[in-house]
Amino acid sequence: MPEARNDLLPGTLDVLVLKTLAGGKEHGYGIARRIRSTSKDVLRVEEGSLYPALHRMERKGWIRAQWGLSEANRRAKFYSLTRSGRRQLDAETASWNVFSEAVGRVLRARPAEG
Amino acid sequence: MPEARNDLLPGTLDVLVLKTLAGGKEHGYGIARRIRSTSKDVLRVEEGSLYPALHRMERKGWIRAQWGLSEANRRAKFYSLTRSGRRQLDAETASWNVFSEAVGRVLRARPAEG
DNA sequence: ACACTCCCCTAGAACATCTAGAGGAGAACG
DNA sequence: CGTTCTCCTCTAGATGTTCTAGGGGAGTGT
Repeated sequence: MPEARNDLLPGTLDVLVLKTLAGGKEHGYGIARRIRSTSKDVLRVEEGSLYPALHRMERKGWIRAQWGLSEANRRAKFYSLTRSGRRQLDAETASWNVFSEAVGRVLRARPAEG
Repeated sequence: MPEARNDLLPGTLDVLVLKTLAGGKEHGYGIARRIRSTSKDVLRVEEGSLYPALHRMERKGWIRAQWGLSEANRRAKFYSLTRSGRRQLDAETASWNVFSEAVGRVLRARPAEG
């Protein structure tokens, strides 16, 4: 059984988290679950990547944390987007579009000798 | 004047180089120039990233090097794709497509509360 | 009691990229 | 001829993100 690649392209985690939080506040575990399901199991966020990323983004002021109780009745830290985080989401989404289109352009280019 | 972002997403350089070499042998300097022009100036490969990457890929057997003379009559190291590199290009192109579509799916998803 | 899921966290390794240099050699220009 | 420019290669070290590989606590179900 070939194991699926489960690496994330470095540099894409932040925008994925921000976008997920644009749908409302959510805790880390739930963010990972949402990204995985929305991407149809392609994007798997490791906890060892996610939690440090959340702390980084909180330090940068893009998200805000608040302890609460999850649906499963567990202690959980709910993150929500700040105004600054919303702007960051817009900027990073635009960057992603420009970047991915550029890569696509290169990869689709007809290989021309000479 | 806002400087354009000129970072490359880590993990995309290899496939861009491989694809460029699929068009025929080329030296490092020329590879960088081609990627930049094909991507319409969006993708800028720094020399400090490119040359180590070329050496990595050569060690992995994806590309082969050969000294020669450039069109500008300069000593240049021409790289060409090996059979293994061709396979790598196909695999990485497929991975890129899967990955970028997954990211796109997340970013385009309608933010749904709750 | 036990296993299982949910939920948070960190240290250190691994890795690719960038910054910031160095250097050589042909070409163009005065 | 001397100077500057472009072409072309290269490396060391810093930076930053991700992964691996753990630890731990607490509710739920058996």
